[in-house]
Formats: sequence, structure tokens, C-alpha cells
Amino acid sequence: MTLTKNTFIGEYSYSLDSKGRINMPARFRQVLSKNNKNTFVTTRGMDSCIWVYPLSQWLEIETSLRSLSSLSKIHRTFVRNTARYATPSTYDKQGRITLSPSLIDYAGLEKDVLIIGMVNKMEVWNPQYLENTEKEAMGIDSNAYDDLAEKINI
Amino acid sequence: MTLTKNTFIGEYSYSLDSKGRINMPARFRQVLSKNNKNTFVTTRGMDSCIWVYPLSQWLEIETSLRSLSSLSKIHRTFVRNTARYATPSTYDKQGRITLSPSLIDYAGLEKDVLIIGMVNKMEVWNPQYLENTEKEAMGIDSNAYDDLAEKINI
DNA sequence: TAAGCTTGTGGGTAGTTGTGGGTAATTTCC
DNA sequence: GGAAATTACCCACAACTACCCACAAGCTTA
Repeated sequence: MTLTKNTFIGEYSYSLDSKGRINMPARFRQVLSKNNKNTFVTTRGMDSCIWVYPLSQWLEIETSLRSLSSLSKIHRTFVRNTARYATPSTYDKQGRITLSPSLIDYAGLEKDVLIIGMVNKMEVWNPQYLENTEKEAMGIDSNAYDDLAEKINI
Repeated sequence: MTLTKNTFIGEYSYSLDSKGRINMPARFRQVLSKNNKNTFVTTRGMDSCIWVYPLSQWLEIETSLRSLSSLSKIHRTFVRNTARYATPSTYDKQGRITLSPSLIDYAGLEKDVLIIGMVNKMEVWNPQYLENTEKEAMGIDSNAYDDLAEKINI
């Protein structure tokens, strides 16, 4: 079943091998539109995880970043942090991408990793880190959360 | 008798087979509009059950999710929780969809399952779980129902 | 009542997918 | 400029999934 192009949902368990590679879920590769040239862009996520964008989506982000003025300190910092760690990676014949040691370290990845579809991008997690982040999120403003749920009409 | 498209009502008993498949009620398949491409999207329900959306309904949710920015922690969390457990599944020639082991575990499904039409989606239950949930719901604040009465003219 | 269709359930099989590891090409560093 | 290290590409295999066929029970129709 081919779903919407460049849209990623679902959760997958994979393993990081000794060469720093992880498989990208077949489903995710299948929905990639051709102009992505089998390439993802990996970067630091806002939580302790790696964000993985399809190339085309990343290019749009780049465009947005261009529009931010360097006069603003916040803008400068944001652009720097976003651009700094971004690395493109084309998947091999088996569907794997290579993660940089720096990103693996940032996300605290070990053998088991969790890949989560986030609609327009993906997240790569150390399952334990995710669990901790979830616990933290318990303290989130539940009214705001419920408002969202209502608005989206799940 | 053809009813309203993409509207699901009624209750059905089926069995989960050794491969994690369940039959979708023929009625439910018949009311699916063509643009659903014989596909449902399964995900975690708010109670201990599985929610099953027709693809088109899910796509609307996806569209809403796309409008949320990952800069906001609450948005990130919401997108993650919503997208994470969603799995599309096209039914086979016999009308069955496959449930992921993770969802089967979440809903505590064993051999006998109950499928319930929830108008715009369906729920899949372990009959025992449903019974327990109903008992719990007995203690529901009857004022809450009164509030609903103003919204819905049943 | 009998024949034929629809529906629910079980199971086999071929193709796909995830994972490990080898080799050649490229880059880095002294 | 050459050796060492890193990276990109390839092959192999086990596990899994999607697809197919078969059959029994129930319902419809003649």
C-alpha cells in the first residue's frame, strides 16, 4: 500500500550496527518522492534524539532559515544550531543510512534504536531516553494538550 | 442496503488468528468510499482498545498534524503520541487486516475480539476489557451526560 | 429443498526486508 | 607520496510479510 508521499507514521525497532548504520523502515523509503534522490538529512532534534528529514523537506527548511535576519540574536542562534549538525545521507542498496558519531553520541544511541514517524520527518531514539522524555512530558500542561486533541479531532 | 459512506455502526464478534489478522465486518468494508483504497489505519485508542480509521479520515488527522511546529514541546509530544502507533493496513482478498504485535499487546487481545462501530471510526476490544471499562464508566458523573444533552439531540 | 453466492477462518509459499560482514575506492594524515 | 583509516558499495542469509488458495458455515434465491 503506497500512502501519501513524504509522510511518515508508525514506530519501528532496529539495531545500530558496528559501522554506525541504521535501516530506514521500508515503508518510509517507499513513500519518499523521487526528487529526494534516496537521501535523508539527519540533524540534532530538540529532545535527545536525531531528526531525519527527507531531502526535499530539508530544502524547504533551508529556505525558511534564509529569511531569518542575523540581526536578531535568537535568529542567529537558531540558524546556527539547526544548520550546524545537519548531514545528508543517501541510503545504500539495503536501505541503510550512516549516522555520524557526533549524532550517535548526542542521542545516546546504543544497539537498539527506535524510529518514529513524525509525519513530515522521523525521529531516532534510544528507547530508554524516550521513556524518560515521556515521563517528563507527564508534567505537561494537560489542558493545552486536550485542547489540541479536540482541535485535531482525533 | 447501502448506508452512509464511511459511517460505522454496530457490533461484531470475530477471532484473531495466529498471524495477528482480524476480519473487518463486510458491512464496514461495503460502506468504505473508494478513495480509501481498501485501507484502514490502526492505532492506540484512549481506552485499552485499538482505534481503526478509514484511510481518508486518518489523512485529515495527518493534515492537521502537519500544521503543528516541532519548536513547541507540547506540539512535538502530541504529534509523536498520535503518529507513533498509527499503522496503515490494506485488507486482503478475504477482508482481513493485520494488527501489529504491539497493538495486540496494548489492547490485550486474545482469540475473541469485539469490533464496534464508532460512527467515524471503529474500536477493537478484548470483550473482557470492555466489560471492565463499562463498569468503571458506571461511576461517570451523570452531570457530564446532561451537558452532552445540550449538544446532541438524541 | 437444493443450488449458488457470500462470509469468516486456516494455512502454504514466494517475494521482501533486516542484519552481518567482506572488499574496493576514497580520504586523511604524517 | 604512501600508509592507515574511513567510507561506499556489494553479497549472503534468516526471518518475516503479503498474497494466494482452500474450505466450511450461513444466507439468498429459484
